[in-house]
This record gives sequence, structure tokens and C-alpha cells, in this order.
Amino acid sequence: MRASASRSAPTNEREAPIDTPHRAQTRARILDAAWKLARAQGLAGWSLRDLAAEVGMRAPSLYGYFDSKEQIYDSMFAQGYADLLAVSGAVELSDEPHEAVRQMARVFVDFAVADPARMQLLFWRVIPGFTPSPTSYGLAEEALTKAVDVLAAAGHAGQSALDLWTALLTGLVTQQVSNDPGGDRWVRLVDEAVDMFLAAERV
Amino acid sequence: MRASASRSAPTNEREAPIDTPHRAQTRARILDAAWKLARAQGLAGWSLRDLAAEVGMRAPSLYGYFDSKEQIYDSMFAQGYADLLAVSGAVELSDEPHEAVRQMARVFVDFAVADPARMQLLFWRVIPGFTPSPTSYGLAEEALTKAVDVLAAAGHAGQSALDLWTALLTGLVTQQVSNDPGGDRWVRLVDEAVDMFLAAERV
DNA sequence: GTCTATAAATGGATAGAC
DNA sequence: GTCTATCCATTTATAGAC
Repeated sequence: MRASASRSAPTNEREAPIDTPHRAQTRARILDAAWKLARAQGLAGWSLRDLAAEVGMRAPSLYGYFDSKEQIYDSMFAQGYADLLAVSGAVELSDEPHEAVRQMARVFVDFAVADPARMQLLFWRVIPGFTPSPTSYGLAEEALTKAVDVLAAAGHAGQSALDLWTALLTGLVTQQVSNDPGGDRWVRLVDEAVDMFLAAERV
Repeated sequence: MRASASRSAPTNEREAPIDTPHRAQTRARILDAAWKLARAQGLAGWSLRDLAAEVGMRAPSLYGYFDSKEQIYDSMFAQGYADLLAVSGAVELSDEPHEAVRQMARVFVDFAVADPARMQLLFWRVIPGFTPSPTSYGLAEEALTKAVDVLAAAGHAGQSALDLWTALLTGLVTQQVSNDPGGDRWVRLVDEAVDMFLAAERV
């Protein structure tokens, strides 16, 4: 319903380029290509030349859309969490709290394992010198909010419960990606892990 | 009791250089320097020039001790697991199975968190193109053997129990290093995590 | 908006003198 | 055993023409 915003908010970047729909579309194309390369050659295994070639450009042309490679990573970071939020939001969780927690866990683990490069960017800190911008980091925190609610409904509230929960899921995902990439050796333990977690007494 | 081996086994490397004690000592100095750089600047954040400077050499001289940078990483990998085995072996575990598992978990988590760069090398796969040699990988598997025994004594045998165990500890360590480096937000949950694990019914 | 050309730096690795 | 010199590839990023 593109109503009032006729001038597109003046973002606080260098030259404040107007973000036309066409420009936004090209940015999206570039990001898609970056994900493709990250999946194929590793999160850090591609250069701006590679990326430009993937979208039919030369490397310098990318600077018309991003200020630096780090900004590309930041956009990927934000997009990754936006996708996680979208996937989480699309799931109709069960009314039964225990089953809802199980569903949430499966959605997260499937999402993480589906793209190891994305997993490394979102949940590890492996790009040297890269720190997510405050905006991007806000998305990461938003993704946690939902987990807090669902866990609380199942009787597991509090900081340490949440931290143990994130450790449990991160551990399954980390082991899966590190030691059995493409397999399901750890993914298939998700339900068992959730049951173990929920059965535990909370302090 | 250095008995029969008078000629030092002919390793299957390029030129098969005789490994004198002096040479071994220099290799150790280089590896120590590599660890120092990895801790200070990140696992992949140093070059052979940096490393050589750290031991008072120039980069080409390193090739008298290692065939490539990847071989240095492999040696670090082996050394890391050797250290883990040494630390594990030095602990006198309790006769009480439950407490023994707790001790084992604490030793592992403390070891992993003490050196994030080492943790990334041993438990993640973040160096592009690096795969541990069979010899090095054997050390990694050996480190798991002990866990199997201790867990079994506490009534938790079987593949899935072991996998869930490694996921749980890896998750605590990963979260600690990624989201609270230098702190103890996840480290302090180790006992709670172990109790949760041991209290669970095993299938 | 995209290009060519190029800067400026860094990287692993090798040849050959000493 | 260590050095200097150098190769050769690669990287991010900028300047300026078209």
C-alpha cells in the first residue's frame, strides 16, 4: 500500500543514495548471489570479483550498492535473522506447550542445518573483524523473544533455562554441521533433547 | 627408555629430514608462536611472515620445519587434542559415577573455553581447505573413548547418548565463546546441564 | 550505472646465495 | 640453517572515462 513515503527515508550512509525499487532489486540480486557463493565455497571463500561475476558485473560496480564487503556480510546477517523470524512466524504452534517446544526446536534446527554457511554467520563469530550493526543485532534478539515465551508456557522461565536451551540447540546444530555435514546424526536427536530439557527440574 | 630406535623412523614426508632433538625443539618453538598468534589475532589472522617474525626468523625459513601452512595447522590440531588427552588423563575421577561425569564435563568445558582459537580449530571446521590428517584425527577419536567409558559407568551407554552428550558440551562451549567471550554465562551452567543429562531416561 | 585501469597491500611458496 | 630476492596470485577499494 506504498502510501506516504515518497522520498524514502534518508538513511545515514555516505552519500545517501535514493533507494529506488530498481536499486533495491539489484541489491537483492547481489545478496542472493552472495548466499549462493557462501553455500558453494564457504562463508569466507568468495571475493568481490567472484560475487560481481555471479551477477554479471565487475567488482567495482558492487560499490554502487554496498560500501564494503563487511556491509554485505552485515546485510546477509540481517537477512538470515529475518528469514529465521519469517520461518518461525509461519509455524502454527500446538496448543500443547510440550509439543509446541518440540516444534520450535525442529524448526530452528532444520533452519540452521539447511545452510551451514548461514549458520556460521548467524551463530558463530567466524568472519574476522565483522560485528553486526545494532540494527542487525536487534533482529537477532527479536528471534530469541519468541523462544522465551514458548519455553515459559512450558514451565521453563528464567535466564539460565533460556541459556541452557540455546546451548542445547546450538550444540546439536554445531555437531551436525561440523561432524556429519549433510547427514542427520544429530538432527534426529532433537526430540530426545527437547524431552530431556523439559523433564529436568528448573532451579 | 629410548631403546632400539636409533635412526628415528623414516616418516613419509618429502625429503624425510632426520628429526634431531634440536630440530624438534625449533618446531615446538614455532608451534608455540603459532598458538600465541592465534590467540591474539584469531585462528586464521596470522601469516607465515608474522609467525616467522615471532620466532625471530624470516618466512622462508619456516619451510625447513613445515611443508606448508596447512601442515602447521595440522600439527596444532594434533597438539590440541594431545593437550586435551593430557588434561583429561591427569584428573583423578571420583568413584561415584555421577560425580565423575560432572568432573569430566568441567574439565572439558574449561579446556575448551580457555582458548577460543584452539576450540575453533578442534571442534569447528573453520580453516578453509583444512582437513586433519588421519594421525591427527586418531587423537580426536581417542579423546572420545574416555567419555564413552565414564558415561557408560553412569548408566548412559550407546551412540545416541554419546552424541547428545557431545552436543550438550559443544553447545555450552560454543555459546560461551560466541556470545560471552571471557565471561562465564554458559560455563556456570555445566553442572546443571550434566544433571539434566544424567536424569534423563535413555532409550 | 558500469566499465577499465590501477593502486596498495598481502598472501603462500620457491630459487639460490651464503 | 637462514637469508635475500622474487614470483605469482589475490585481495579490497578508488579514480575517472564512457
